[in-house]
Amino acid sequence: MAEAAAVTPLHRRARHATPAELADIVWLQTLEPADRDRVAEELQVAEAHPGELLCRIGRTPSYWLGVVSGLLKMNNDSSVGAPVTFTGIPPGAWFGEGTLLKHEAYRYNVQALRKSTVAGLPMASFHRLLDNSIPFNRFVMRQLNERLGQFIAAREIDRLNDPDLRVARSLAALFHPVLYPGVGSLLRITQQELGMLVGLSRQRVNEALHTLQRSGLIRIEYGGVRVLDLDGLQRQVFHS
DNA sequence: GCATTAACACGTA
DNA sequence: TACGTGTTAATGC
Repeated sequence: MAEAAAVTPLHRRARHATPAELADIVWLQTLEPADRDRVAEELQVAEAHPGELLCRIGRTPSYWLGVVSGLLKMNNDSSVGAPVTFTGIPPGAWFGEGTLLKHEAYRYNVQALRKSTVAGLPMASFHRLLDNSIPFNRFVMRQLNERLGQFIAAREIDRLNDPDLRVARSLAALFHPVLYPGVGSLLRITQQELGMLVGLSRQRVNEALHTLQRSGLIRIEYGGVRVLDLDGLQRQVFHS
């Protein structure tokens, strides 16, 4: 199962982005037309199969990565200690800029939880935009800022022992409209996958979801969760 | 007590 | 058919 292949799906079977895919990349729309056209040509897209790694601890990055569709997770597993999932990475997310900026090796793994479509902006293009595009810099700065809040919230989640609250906080994080604009109001995630992210059994996640549904914050759908009251969900999260 | 695993029926893609 | 959901029973800390 763990093949020794050192390349990601983007390295081995990349294609150009379709117009529909380009339209869903929010930061692309903020660029000046000349930059936008050039970057649209440079962007690479590939399908990642369940379990495939997009980032591997110790390897150096060659792309800034985005989720077009599907679901990824960031974890620490590979080496020693208990497997710890840091976060789920839903559609619309762009990540890995910290590692690119520092010219370091990855300190985490990212792998597909299910069949996913991922996009990659080559490292040279990423740095060229940083050097020349103010709109791009604004986007990256805002993203870094929003994600700082996410990581602080994630630390709180770890300290919580109330399973219902843990699920609520994880959902609130995944429905973040700035970091994950591709999610919208329907997050496609199974209760099994949510359990893996939160660290609970599927049965307990099911119970927590029904509690949240009874309070009118979400609606459980087949293979996903719809948020009905994002403000309420976030309030519930800050309540404790 | 509370969460987990195992097992099952049932519905959906 | 394969997968996701809802539920119950037995087990463990």
